Amino acid sequence: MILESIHEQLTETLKTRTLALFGHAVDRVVLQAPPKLNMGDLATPLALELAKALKRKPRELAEQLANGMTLPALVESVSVEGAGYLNFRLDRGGFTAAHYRAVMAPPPPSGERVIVEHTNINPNKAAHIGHLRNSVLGDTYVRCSKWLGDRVETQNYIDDTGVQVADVVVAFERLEKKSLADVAEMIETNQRFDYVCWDVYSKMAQYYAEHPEALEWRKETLHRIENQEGDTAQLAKLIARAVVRRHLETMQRLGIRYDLLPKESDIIHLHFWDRAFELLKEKGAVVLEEEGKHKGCWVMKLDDSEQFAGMNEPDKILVRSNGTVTYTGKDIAYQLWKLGLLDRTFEYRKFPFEYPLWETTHEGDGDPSAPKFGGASRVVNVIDSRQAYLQKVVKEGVRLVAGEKAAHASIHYSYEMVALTPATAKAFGWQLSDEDAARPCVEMSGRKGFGVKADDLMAALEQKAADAVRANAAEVADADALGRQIAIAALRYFMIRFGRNKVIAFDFDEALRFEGDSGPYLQYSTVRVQNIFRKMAERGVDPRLEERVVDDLTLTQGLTDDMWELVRLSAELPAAIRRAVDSLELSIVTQYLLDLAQKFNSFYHKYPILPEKDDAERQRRAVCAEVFRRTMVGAMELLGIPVPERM
RNA sequence: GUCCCCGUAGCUCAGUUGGAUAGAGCAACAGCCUUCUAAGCUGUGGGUCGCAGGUUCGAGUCCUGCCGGGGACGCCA
Repeated sequence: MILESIHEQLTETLKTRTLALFGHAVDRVVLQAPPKLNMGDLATPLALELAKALKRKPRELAEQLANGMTLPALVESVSVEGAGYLNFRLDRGGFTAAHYRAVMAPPPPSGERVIVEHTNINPNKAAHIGHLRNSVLGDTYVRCSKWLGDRVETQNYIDDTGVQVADVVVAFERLEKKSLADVAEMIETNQRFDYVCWDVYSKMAQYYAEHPEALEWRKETLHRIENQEGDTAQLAKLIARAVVRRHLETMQRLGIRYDLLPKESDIIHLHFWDRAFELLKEKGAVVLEEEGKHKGCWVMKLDDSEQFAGMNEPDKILVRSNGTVTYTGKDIAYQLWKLGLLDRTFEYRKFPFEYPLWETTHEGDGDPSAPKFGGASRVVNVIDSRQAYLQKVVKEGVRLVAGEKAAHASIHYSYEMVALTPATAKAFGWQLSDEDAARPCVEMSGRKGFGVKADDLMAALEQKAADAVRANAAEVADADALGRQIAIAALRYFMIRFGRNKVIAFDFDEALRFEGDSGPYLQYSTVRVQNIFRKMAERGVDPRLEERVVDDLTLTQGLTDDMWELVRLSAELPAAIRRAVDSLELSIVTQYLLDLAQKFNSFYHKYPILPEKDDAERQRRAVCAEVFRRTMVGAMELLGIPVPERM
């Protein structure tokens, strides 16, 4: 926070000075760390920008700005360098002491209510690694947003009425010849019911391909589910709930949790769409097509909207000619509810699980003590980029009903998919066509049963990590428990280290790497720094870290460039988190932490603390190490990565 | 056909809403464990930033056009 405050003060000073000296108003001042440490700690190219507008030499302007400028506290000096940069140097000792007292102190509450929706896996099969990218991005975003002071509600939308669930029902009833009781029994006894569904689902897809007439089964089944008829409807419910439970368990392994499971069946039965439909009609956002190929459909006209220009089919059907609503229509209704713009809501009941969790209900069994969900001022939907078009339509629907502000609050957190390299696909024993084998990567497909399951990847990571633990440190009591912690680090880090617009070509060996640019590297660095203080305590060496004592330090004289860089970088973390959340680019945080950990490890080798005899020097080093430790402990929490005792 | 994303070192990726000499990891090579844990550290080599124009004090970053790769555009969800 201390660095942000300096930024603000410098920006303000420079703005007023520019106005006073040159009669020129600037709306933004760029402040960055210069490329080299000897150039100072903060720099602005302000004079270079002004040179153009004022038609004067940049260095001359810089000199004028610098001369007699009042500097904020902890800013030691200003100088003109290079082509006309203004470079500021901080009071290293004073800054370090001030930062030390407030490392990772979170900002005050923002007052903003945020809904983040992520995961959203169809409850008809096991989660695969593509779903993991979604969940990890969503969960990390939630953690960062909360840290920034937002009140965040995490939702995992369950599509329990769609074709995909119906297909598994058809498969169990028609292909597997299983009764409701048989499936219930299976769920009871099989630890991996989602794996069973994975196979059954792809078997069904194959069967449809070979016997198109079987699609009639799907139609009947969907109908019966919708009308809540007999065992079929019961079976759908049973399967969906069992698979959801499995997904929750998989995500829980990674420390990913939810507050609410909104179900599509409840949105339907509570007639959210009917209300949204009225609103859309009131605003003239939908029209009934009287002729043409969309005759009888209610359509959202998008052809005169700029962002949909040139589309093959810019109009979006929301209500089919048979009167049923499309997915997009339901999504608009749901989105309006999230924004508190639909005068209709759910009831909630507890979803029995390992932590407090709620689900929606329409059966009149709502729990009056349930929290108030919905009504957010910002709604972030984590959905892969393949649905960008549909999300744009939803946003447009919100705009037409509720205006620009509501549309602006509807954020599609778009990210690219996870695909498999042909090598990985082959390693898993899948046959690829010649065409696919020549591609850089191959898309996964639940329908084909083609993909790496999340739990399988986790198991492989845990296994490898546990082996490494046993090889490295024989004295560790529970290598498996430690392996699980390391696996979480490896996986979560892997899922956010890439820019969100980059397709991840999943490579097993790369994901299993624990060195360098990886989660375990961050863990190891943190464990390392904790070790220092543990060892010092064991041997009775005083690190002299009490704030009262640190205040009195002669930090200024003794802080080397290496130490100072570590401290300064640590102070930049809050800004990095802010930038990551604002831009939905969480890789900024991993990138930053890698840099920080590298600086620390270098420091670690260069400046031993425990054996240092000089009290003042030992204290300086310990303060730097402690700054790093506090930074990492806070940051690892934001990434959802546990910090083990030892590694 | 239209739109979106990607193209930076051998490979995988960063590059802070235009700023100073383009950086990491992996791989390769050469070193460092009697020391707070070597899942680590130090050093070396490695680049026409896809191509061609343009905008300006300044372009990997912005604009236009091409080339290559991926995705989307359904009365599916």
